[in-house]
Amino acid sequence: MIANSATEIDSSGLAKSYRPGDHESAMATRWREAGCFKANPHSKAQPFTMFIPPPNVTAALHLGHALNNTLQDTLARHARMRGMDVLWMPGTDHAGIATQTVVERRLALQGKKRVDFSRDEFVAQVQAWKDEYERVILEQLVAMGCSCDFDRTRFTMDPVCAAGVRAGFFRLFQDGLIERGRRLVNWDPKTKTAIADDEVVMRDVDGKMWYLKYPLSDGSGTITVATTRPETMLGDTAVAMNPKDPRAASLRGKKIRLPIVGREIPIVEDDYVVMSLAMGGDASDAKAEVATGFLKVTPAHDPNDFDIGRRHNLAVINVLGPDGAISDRHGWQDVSADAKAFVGLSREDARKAIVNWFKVNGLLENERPWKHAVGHSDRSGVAIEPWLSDQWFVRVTDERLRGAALKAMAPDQFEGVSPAGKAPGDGEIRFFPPRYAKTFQSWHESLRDWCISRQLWWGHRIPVWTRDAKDEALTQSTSLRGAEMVAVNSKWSALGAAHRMRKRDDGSVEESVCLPLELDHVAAQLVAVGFAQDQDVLDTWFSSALWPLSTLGWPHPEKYPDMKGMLERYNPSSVLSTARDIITLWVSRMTMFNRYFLGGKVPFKHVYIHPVIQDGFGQRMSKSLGNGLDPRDVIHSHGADALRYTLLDLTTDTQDVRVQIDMIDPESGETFEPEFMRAPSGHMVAAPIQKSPKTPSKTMVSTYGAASGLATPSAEQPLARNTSGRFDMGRNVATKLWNASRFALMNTPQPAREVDAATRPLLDRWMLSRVAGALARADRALSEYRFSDFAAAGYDLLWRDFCDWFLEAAKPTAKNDPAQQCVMACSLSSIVRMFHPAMPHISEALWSAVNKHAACAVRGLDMKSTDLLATSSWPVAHASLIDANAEAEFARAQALVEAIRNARGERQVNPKKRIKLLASAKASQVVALAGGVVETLAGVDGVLPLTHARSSTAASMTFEGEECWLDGLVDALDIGAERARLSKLLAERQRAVAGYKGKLSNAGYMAKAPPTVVQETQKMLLDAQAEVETVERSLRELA
RNA sequence: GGACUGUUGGCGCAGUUGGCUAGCGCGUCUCCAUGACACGGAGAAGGUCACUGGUUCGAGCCCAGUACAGUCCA
Repeated sequence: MIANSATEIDSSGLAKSYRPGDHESAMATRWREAGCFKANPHSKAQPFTMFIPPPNVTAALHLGHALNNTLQDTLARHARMRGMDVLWMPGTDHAGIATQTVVERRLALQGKKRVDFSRDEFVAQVQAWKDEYERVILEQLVAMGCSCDFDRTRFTMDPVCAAGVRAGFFRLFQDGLIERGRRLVNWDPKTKTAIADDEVVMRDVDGKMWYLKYPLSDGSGTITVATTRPETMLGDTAVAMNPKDPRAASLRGKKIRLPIVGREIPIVEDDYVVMSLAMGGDASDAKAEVATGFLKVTPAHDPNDFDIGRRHNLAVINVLGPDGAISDRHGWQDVSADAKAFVGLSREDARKAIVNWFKVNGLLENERPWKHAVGHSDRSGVAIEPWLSDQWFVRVTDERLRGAALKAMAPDQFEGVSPAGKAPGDGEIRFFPPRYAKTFQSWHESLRDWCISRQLWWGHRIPVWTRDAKDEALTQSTSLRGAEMVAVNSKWSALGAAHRMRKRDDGSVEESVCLPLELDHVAAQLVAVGFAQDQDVLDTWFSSALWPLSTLGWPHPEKYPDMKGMLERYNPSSVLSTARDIITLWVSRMTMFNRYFLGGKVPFKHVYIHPVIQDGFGQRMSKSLGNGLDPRDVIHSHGADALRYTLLDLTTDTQDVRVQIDMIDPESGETFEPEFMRAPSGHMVAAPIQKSPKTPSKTMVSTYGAASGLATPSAEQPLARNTSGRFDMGRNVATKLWNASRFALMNTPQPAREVDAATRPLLDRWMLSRVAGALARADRALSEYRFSDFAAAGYDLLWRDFCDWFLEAAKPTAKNDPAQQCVMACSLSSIVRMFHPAMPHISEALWSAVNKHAACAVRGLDMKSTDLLATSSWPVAHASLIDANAEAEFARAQALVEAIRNARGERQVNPKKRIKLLASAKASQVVALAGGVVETLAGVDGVLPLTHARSSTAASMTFEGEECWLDGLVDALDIGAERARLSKLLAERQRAVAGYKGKLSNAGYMAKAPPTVVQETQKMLLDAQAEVETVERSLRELA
């Protein structure tokens, strides 16, 4: 035989070993060709729906995606096998700012900027990037075995989703839940766009606290303000102090002459101001220690000051431009001659210049180091600027949105009195693990209005056309009082558009017309009369928030041929699986929108929050640390199923997942543990240059080296890829499953058609009971989203029960016992089915061989077969199959086998050596019950009564307190070793006896412990006492 | 600053209403190329369950406090 040993097919019908690469894409092709992941809206089966959290098209999927998609696919495949109509909706997210940023960065490498292109040209560039990564992402999903309904793949900016976004925006606009307003937003001066609260990351910064002296207008002295941002003083419009401050009375009504600017500003009293320690401030507040009790108030450049300004009707003077530099063109009118010098300076230069001015003029009282948290843009990394600008907001604080989200929570997960009523959808969302309900609740309780406009080019353009109002009558309208938008009856509203007006800060009036998609043709008419479409695009989360609606064709699914009835059938979905930090960004907003647009319907019943993947040091994986793992690399080195199984196994309820990073030597292909070092940021990273473990003269660049720019990969010094030994575990399980299947198939040439477990010997009854038990465990684990336990249920059944005990014990008997072959074939079929949700490729690759026994059946174990495992049934075991008696008896046999093996192992006896067992009464009983199993597994070729003559080299052992002997174990007994062993055992058993006696002589224990527990202890005592006697006798005989 | 989570053999983790000898994987040591599998089989060693106090007949588990670590939110 010349065939390749790995691919050679043996009597099992399977190749000798499983190589993932030989099967994975073939299985994916079979599934695709069979169309078995397609949802069927016309099916009578119960639907099971998940919407994939659409990955950003910025980059390929990372290990966190691999984890989440593995979990979802496991749920999907399990549900499908249980006969449900599964819709797993796939798709990708355009990820506005993130994608625009990566494309701009790439253009920058070519020395180009966004503004070098027209808007359309630039969007085309981003579109090309999106096309590339969307393809990569979808390929990755397929490679991982994800059973998404790929024919329905959506993209948040495709026409179907865009129609949903238009409809959602229009409806909210019309209902007054979207409005335009001049407010403080988080401004990113680098990308020059507003960003959402959750795109701001707080970082501790070593800054300074400056103490500036402000003179009183009446010349009666100065007061001192403490600030970390002196440059904003140009926009100060008040100084605030706490009304409880003892100095308040004497300063009340006085004014300040603002240095440099010369502006006269009031002293106001506000509870917000932290009092200095000297004036009775709260010592537990760290701020009190640095506070002076006087706060400069800059409403245009600080959110807290903005609120103070509102409370005291202060002017709002904006002294910064969109680039963060000092500017007199964005609302600052009273620019003094002195102040002119600062205009045009960057915020950093302005800070130095202002501090210097105060120093030179003797008004700088002090400066001291001060560490504080500063918001930074998640994308560009620069410090954000609270900046006053016209933006669009969703009024999520409205009861119709926020209130609806809170009411959606399951009442028992709500902290306090649940607001849920009897309305549709109320109380229907449940979190797993339950602690995340709290995150959801507290987010909504401290919600602020959501800024949805972004000054970007990549995204959904805001469908609003505006102009300065021209109609005198309207601009004089008394209803235009505050900044609120007021509905207008006009030719536009008569057409079905939403027409609004509002008064700007400067008193001019702005007209806005929002067009639904159906009225797009009206846009030209609007433009003709001076309207222009808003330049901004929507926050990417706006379209994400509509994902469960837009992917199903909302608001007009009937317009799309394959979507009729989808919305009613698949929304609410069954479960949303997502990451912790997405609860606020996405889960909340989907809940609000879905309920608002669909009459209270929730978008999902369950929310499962999966763990975060960290590296071996407990650090989050990130590109810049180079501590990430590319799922494609793991699939290449270990296989997709190994990746999936390992991730499932790691997914427990409480812990985040640690995956230590190893590296692959590009030279030898070998995996090794790299040298780590501490980066300037304090993180542990792989040193930029690594030595090849085989040939230390050869070096390579680590991913950290490349990411940090500390090393550049070259031909001589190539980039080394990351992997992790963690995934060996999954690979080993795959191999075991393959080999167990091969062996079982080789041993089932002629299985009986039908078997009743009750007629079978202990071994078979036990095995079937274990199958039934494992199924129950697996089903329960998945229903509670305990994925690790699900993985363990399969592992224990396959490896521990089926391989270690059943197959080993059945080796001598199976080939001549058709009934046992039936038990073996059906157990195998159950196991392969059970592994399918975790390891779809290998299980499917095994299926055609395993399923050749489809006609065999064990009564009480229901399984239906199709040509594909993916569409075959999940096994259902009747309660009758669980045989507690068989499990108890078999456990005794296992204990006896283990005792004998222990005796052999301790004496290093060759496994081939057959021995005789001189069995006690209990041991004989167990041997008889087990029907040959003990002999097979313990290497015993003769069981004799205890009274039978034994040789002088026989060794003693105890079983259930009784003495047994093993004869033929060794040629010569090592008396010393034997005595040491027995003495140790004796001491240990005597301790146990003492322990049990102590318990039983405790009056409290006897009176209060449940009788079964007491009985158990009594039995333990008797056994231990018997064993003590046995061991003592053995010791005596040894002498 | 707030919230959440964790601290169990060298490493990574289980431990479901408090009750037999605290489990699993990796690693370590011994034996084994036995026709499923060395990505394997058999056996062994290794744990004062972070610390302090409390509740209880009984605590890894419940309560209070302390220390350390991580995550999320301000």
